[in-house]
Formats: sequence, C-alpha cells, structure tokens
Amino acid sequence: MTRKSTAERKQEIVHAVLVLIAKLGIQGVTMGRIADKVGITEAALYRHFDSKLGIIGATIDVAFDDLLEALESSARGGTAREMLRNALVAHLEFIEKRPGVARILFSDEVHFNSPALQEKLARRGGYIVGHIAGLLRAGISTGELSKDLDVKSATALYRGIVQAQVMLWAHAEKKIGLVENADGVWALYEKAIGV
Amino acid sequence: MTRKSTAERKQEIVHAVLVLIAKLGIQGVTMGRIADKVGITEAALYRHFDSKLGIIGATIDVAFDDLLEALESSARGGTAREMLRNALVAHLEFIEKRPGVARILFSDEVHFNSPALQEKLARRGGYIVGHIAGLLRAGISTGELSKDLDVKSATALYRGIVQAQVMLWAHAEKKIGLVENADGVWALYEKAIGV
DNA sequence: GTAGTAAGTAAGTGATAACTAACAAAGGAG
DNA sequence: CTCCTTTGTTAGTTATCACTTACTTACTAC
Repeated sequence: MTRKSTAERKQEIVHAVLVLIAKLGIQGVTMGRIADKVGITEAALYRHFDSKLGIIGATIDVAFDDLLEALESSARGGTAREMLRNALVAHLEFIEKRPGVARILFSDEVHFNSPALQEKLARRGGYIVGHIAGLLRAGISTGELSKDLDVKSATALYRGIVQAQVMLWAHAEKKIGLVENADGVWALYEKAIGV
Repeated sequence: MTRKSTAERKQEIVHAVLVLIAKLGIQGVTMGRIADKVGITEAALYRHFDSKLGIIGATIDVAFDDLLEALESSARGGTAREMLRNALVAHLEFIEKRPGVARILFSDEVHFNSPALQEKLARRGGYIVGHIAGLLRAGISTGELSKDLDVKSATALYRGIVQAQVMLWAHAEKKIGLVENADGVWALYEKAIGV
C-alpha cells in the first residue's frame, strides 16, 4: 500500500473525473468509478472531499482556471480581430483536448442538485465571457471595431459559436476536428462585428 | 376507477414528462413522478410504453413535431430576412413556452444510454436545421443574401444563437423574457449573412 | 524508536431507481 | 348477460448509488 498526500490525490481525483465525464457523461460519474480510476476505494475519496458535489466543484474550478489561462495566453499581441480569433481557436482546442468540461455546463446534476455549484458555474463562466467582452471593447476603443457594436450581443454570439461547434462535434462522433470547422463560422462572426 | 384509452394516456404521459423536465431536469424525470403527475401508478405506465426510454423517445417525437410545425407556420410570406427573423422568434417563443424541450438536447441520459434515441435526436434536429438552411438558400437564390454565403456555417451560427440565448436565459433564472433579448443578436446575425 | 496523525480498507446502510408478477375490474362485442 | 381484452392496482425484486463505521497501516515529527 503506497500512500499519497491529499494535495496529490485531489489532483488525481479531479483528473479522473474529467476523463470519466468525457467518456460517460456527468451521470456516468459515480464515486465507485472515480475510486477505481484513481486506484483507491470509495471510502478513501471521503478523506479528501466531503461529498460528491465537492469533487464536482473542485473539478469545475480546475477546468475553468485552465480554460481561462488558455484564453488569456492566446490573446497576446496582434489586432483585436486576431486576438479574438486566437481566443476562439484556443477555446475550441481546449474543449477538443478536454471534452469533459463542456458537458458540465449543461448538466442537470449541477443545475438542479446544487445552487452553490450553479452559482460557481455562472461566476466562472462570467470570467470567460468577460474576457471576450474585454477584447471586443479594446477593439472598439482603437477604432478597429464599430463604436455602435453591441458588446453584450456580440459576446452572446461568441458563446453561441462555441456552443454550436461543440454540439456539431459531439453529434458527429468526433470524427472531424473541432477547430478546422471554425473557419467558416469565424468569417461570419468577423463580418458581424466588423465596421 | 375511470380508465382511458392508450392513445389518450400516451398524450398525458408525454405532456407530464415535458412539465417534469422543465421543472426538475431530465434526471428528475422518474417513473414514479410521471405516474404521480398523470394520476396512475408506476406499473400502469408499462401498459402504454415498454420502458422509460420509450417514453423519452415519444416525448422527443412530439416535441420536435410541434417545434417544426411552429417554425414552418412562422415562415409564411415576406422576405427571406423576415422569414428567418420570424423563425428565430418562433423558435425562442417555443422554448420559452415549453422549456423542457431544450434540456433533452443536452441530456446525458439520451446521449450515453441510448444510441437509438441519440440517432433519433440527431435526425429530428436535422429537420429543424434543414428548414433554416432552406430559408437561407431561398434568400440566396432571390439575391437577397450573398451568393458567397456559407450556408453550413450560417446554419451553425443560427443554432448557436438559439443555444446561447437559452443558456443565458436559464442562468438568469428566467427573470427576463427569452425573446426580447434576441433583438441585439439578430441584428448581428443579419449583418453576418447580409450582402 | 515511538507516538500521533493522515491515508487507507472492508463491510455495510438506507434511499431510490426501473421494472415485474399476480391479481382485479372496467367496458365493449356478441 | 357474458366473455375477453385492456387498463389498472398492490406488492414486490433487483440493482445502484452516496455515504458511514470501525478498524488498520503508512509516514513523520520528535
């Protein structure tokens, strides 16, 4: 029996959850399966988290931190349009690499079983959306995008692009890359927000 | 004990499911709760459907039939742009009136437990998307929309608008109307697909 | 080295789910 | 009126789930 610190185990557990969600959906994530994946027993999970919702919450934290970091680091340099395009590509790449994250957004488990998690999800999602809104505003202030651009709607449309691509991808059984197909939609988006 | 024909009961059951999904999410739909809502016992449900997935399947059929009908009847007369806008409004109105339908699209229960239902969902969704694509193509052939318009991407973007508005609406706890907020996004969409 | 804490296990509990079996009665066809 | 199908009920069964209890052992600070 080899033992690890909670810090290490927590990481392992969260990672296991992301893999399980991607493969089985949120409702396929059970304490038993998490335990199997990590290689410990179910009861041992409760040494590191006090409930299943605690585990899901930690998973949301990690996933959104990583996503926000990916978006922010993609946005260095270039024009506002380039930065927005880079963000979109980074966003889709992230989802392609970690398909579990997108599923959390839509899960009933989160939305109906836990107001606390729902709030967390809305807040974290808000950061992401806020980052995009910031890029749009920067483009407006440099004159690259129209002063009349409705930032709120443009942000909503961005979200829509990501969600639509993810749904298409999920239904196509992931045969095609998530990122390649983004070109056409980006062209439309650029036209929508352009001067 | 009053008894009803299966035809009637099936309708009642499907209706009960839609109400339950809207209130409790897909995972909140249990045979027990459906039975309570209809006013019969759990076992009696099995006189009309042979499994829970059968019930969900019938619900998908009814919901998508109604949605497609709403979209088609909204699209009479006017220019292609008007017809598209009418379709978008009708789409959002439908979801606002029957909030359960949108949840089915994202449900793990369907996606992971039943390839048959998943296939049905993709096919039904395809009709809806095909209807929108038809409107876009009509606009192109009359010259109202650009000949270079990428119909596939424009259709994906339409889906995205609907999905994004639904997510925003769900997170805002349905305090604001689903349809009102569509104006800004529609303006952007019109610009994206315009000549 | 030893004591105490942190990480682990085995075995179970209670709740809830979908589904079934055996039986009862409503209601139409003859 | 009588028979038979259809619709219904009561009372289970079986499986799965999150979580608990009581006990054990690895590691660490002193």
